[in-house]
Amino acid sequence: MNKFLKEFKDRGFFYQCTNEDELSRLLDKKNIRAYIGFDCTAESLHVGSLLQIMCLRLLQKHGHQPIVLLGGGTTRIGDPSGKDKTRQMLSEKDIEKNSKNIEKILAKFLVSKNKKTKPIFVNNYKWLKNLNYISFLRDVGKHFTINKMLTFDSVKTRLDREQSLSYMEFNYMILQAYDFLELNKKENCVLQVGGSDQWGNIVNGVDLIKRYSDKQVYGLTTPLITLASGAKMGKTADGAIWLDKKFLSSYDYWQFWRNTDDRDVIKFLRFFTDLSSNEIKDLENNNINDLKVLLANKTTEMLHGKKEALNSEKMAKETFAENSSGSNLPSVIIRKSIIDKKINIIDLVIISKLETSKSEVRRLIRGNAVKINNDIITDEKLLIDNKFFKENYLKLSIGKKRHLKVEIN
RNA sequence: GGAGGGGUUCCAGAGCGGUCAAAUGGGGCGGGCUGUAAACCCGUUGACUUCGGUCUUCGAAAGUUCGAAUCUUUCCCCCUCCA
Repeated sequence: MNKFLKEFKDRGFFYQCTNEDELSRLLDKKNIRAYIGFDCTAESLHVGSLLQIMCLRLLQKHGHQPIVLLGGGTTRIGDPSGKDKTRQMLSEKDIEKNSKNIEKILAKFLVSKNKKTKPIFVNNYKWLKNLNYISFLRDVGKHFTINKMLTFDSVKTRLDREQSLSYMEFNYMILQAYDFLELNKKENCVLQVGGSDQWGNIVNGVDLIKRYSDKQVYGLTTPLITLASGAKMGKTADGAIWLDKKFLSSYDYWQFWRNTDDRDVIKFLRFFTDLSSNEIKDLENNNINDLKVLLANKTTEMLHGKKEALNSEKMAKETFAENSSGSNLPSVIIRKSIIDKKINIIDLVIISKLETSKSEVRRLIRGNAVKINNDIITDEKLLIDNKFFKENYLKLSIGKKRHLKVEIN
């Protein structure tokens, strides 16, 4: 088997392939260009897209050139796959903004030094916006039969549940197939990779290219990652795990990985780090908590850089292991005059933005959850003054995981 | 077009004139155990509070009543079945 495919499988990336043997032979023969499409629905990507990104990296590692397709055009339509309702329409401006930001994030993960494997960024709005309806129908539309389109899961589930599916959305799969055709023609792209939910769309592209230009191209999908707990990857109650500092700090990103379920750790090391399968095998019997730290360091380093990763680790050590004041903690600055006048503990928590409801703070105090400089606060009426500040700051904690440095200015 | 069912707190889902800030489950949060895990146990889960209470919530508006999530009217929105 081809080296790339082998590693793809070893790491657990493999779910389905349109023609594995042929693809393997092709990959042995030469370096290819492959693409993955990214939706521009949100301003940032979250860890749900990370497996896809790792696929791009893996392609690079094996000398292939990844094409990153930003769905600036298709996002204007909305993919019905896996959704039971029409998505809200985004404004053109937002989509533009989103695609630019997403490109920035992806660039962080990919190596651009090597000319032969450096990523090619394209936005399908470029070719979709100027499509001529009549000629599109004649050239591309004729290759799609409604009979077949109706059998696709994305369409079928909507119809089965008698949920409306607009004509606009119905066209999504044709547009995605057309993207592949376009990339094949212009960039000589012969492989599309995607999540298993994209299988239908990918196969459509492969078929279209076969019919349209009688060329053989391939599709490859990755499995849907489910956590040991049964939850979907990347969605926590606090919100998505974003791959953008603006939405999630590097420390919180590090914490997300540090808090991985025991049962998922080895799997995630294979998925989301560059450690080789052999290295990971050797690590399997290590202390599980050390492995979680390793996972957190590797993943954070990949996205935010080594310095941020080490900082996060240090900060975590200080807050969890040593229970010290944690001078590296995220901080909030409050005015000196407020402290001079003394401030109620509840108000302090509110202006520090750790909580928004005073009732909630009261409850937390009653539940022994609020600490100042590691001392549990039991008095709701406690007034905070200069005495609590050593070296201009105090450590305010709620529960075990939320800590903040409150500084006077 | 005809017949019917429904919109309740983060979600699911009870309540059908006062004892309802609203059962129960899930989720969240906090505490305990531990390993910043899982499982388990306990508490909590509208806002404000001088901890006595006060105020705002049950699709929207108006009304009946001493009193409405619960009854009436109008409106909006969903769903199921038949044609």
